[in-house]
Amino acid sequence: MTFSAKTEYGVRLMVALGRDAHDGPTSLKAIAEAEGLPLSYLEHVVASLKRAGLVTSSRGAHGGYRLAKPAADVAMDEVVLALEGAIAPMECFVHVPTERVACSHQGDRSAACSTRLLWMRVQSGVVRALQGTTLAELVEFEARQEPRAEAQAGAVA
Amino acid sequence: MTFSAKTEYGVRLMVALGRDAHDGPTSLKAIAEAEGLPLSYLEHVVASLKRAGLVTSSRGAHGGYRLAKPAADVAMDEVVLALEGAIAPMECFVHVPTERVACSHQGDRSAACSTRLLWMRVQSGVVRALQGTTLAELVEFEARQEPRAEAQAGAVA
DNA sequence: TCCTTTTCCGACTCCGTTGCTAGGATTTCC
DNA sequence: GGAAATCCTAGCAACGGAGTCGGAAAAGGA
Repeated sequence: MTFSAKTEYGVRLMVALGRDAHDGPTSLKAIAEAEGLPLSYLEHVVASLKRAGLVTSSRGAHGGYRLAKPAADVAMDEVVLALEGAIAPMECFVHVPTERVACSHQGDRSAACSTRLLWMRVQSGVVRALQGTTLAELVEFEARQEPRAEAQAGAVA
Repeated sequence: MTFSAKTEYGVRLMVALGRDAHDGPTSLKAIAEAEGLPLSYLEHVVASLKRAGLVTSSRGAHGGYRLAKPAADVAMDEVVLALEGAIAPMECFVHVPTERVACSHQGDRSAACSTRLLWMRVQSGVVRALQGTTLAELVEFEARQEPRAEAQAGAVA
């Protein structure tokens, strides 16, 4: 039940944008090099983020991407949703908006499969964790880690 | 980030065993037919559950499977862990026992990737949801749904 | 003693998704 | 005009997930 690499990359990308929020737009190339991620794949990732309205872009030389709103206003469930397509622990949850619970195993015999209660709880646990975390927190978290990494470089390995 | 079908099947299987707890052992064949699941695949599923000590088996004619302990004592995180192999939202969490947080992106440059905070929270959200649900609850939940399904069969579709 | 029912075990196949690359078109700045 | 960037579409290779198959071993019953 791991999230995809795409989601991981996307979150890293958003954090990078949050870090450089004051400067002009940041190019994908810069982010790819800094984070050690494949540029051509990042293009796909950032496309999802843009479609969801989380980042804005400017084309041409000196172009790049920017956060669409301040990092403190970005809840991580928006980000993960945009990247993952859906936040559902089970297939049958995918097409369910909110309360209209429909399990694909319905109609067979029972009105609801016995596992529904479990997946509902898991889903709400995940969503609550994501909603309760802002992009700003992650940016700050990273900033607090970085200095140590430079100070005791190689000491941990 | 959906759970695998194997996990879904395994949970259904456990619920079925919980339902028949008073009788003798239940054969896989019976469960497969009742739940509409492929028997040959269920064999793999139940093998994981047995390896984890969640079910016991008796071979030969009139053999089958039984819960290793009362349904009320089975927390669902044990079950999902046995089936899924690990409860980790990201690859790099897999080999981490509990507190010894190690991200595979470590050693590259930063002491911890910026996304760690997020995945930690998600993981704990999932684990808490699973730990807080017992197999007995699911059995009971199913029992409460079943009668309605028989009463108004086809009315919902 | 043999037959049936079951668990048990390993190998094998099929298929969809994931992660990634390639190539080009378009926009913008110098 | 050229360099630097976003944008768009197609394609591909590999991996894992879901499921099948065949057979061995154990246990009960006639």
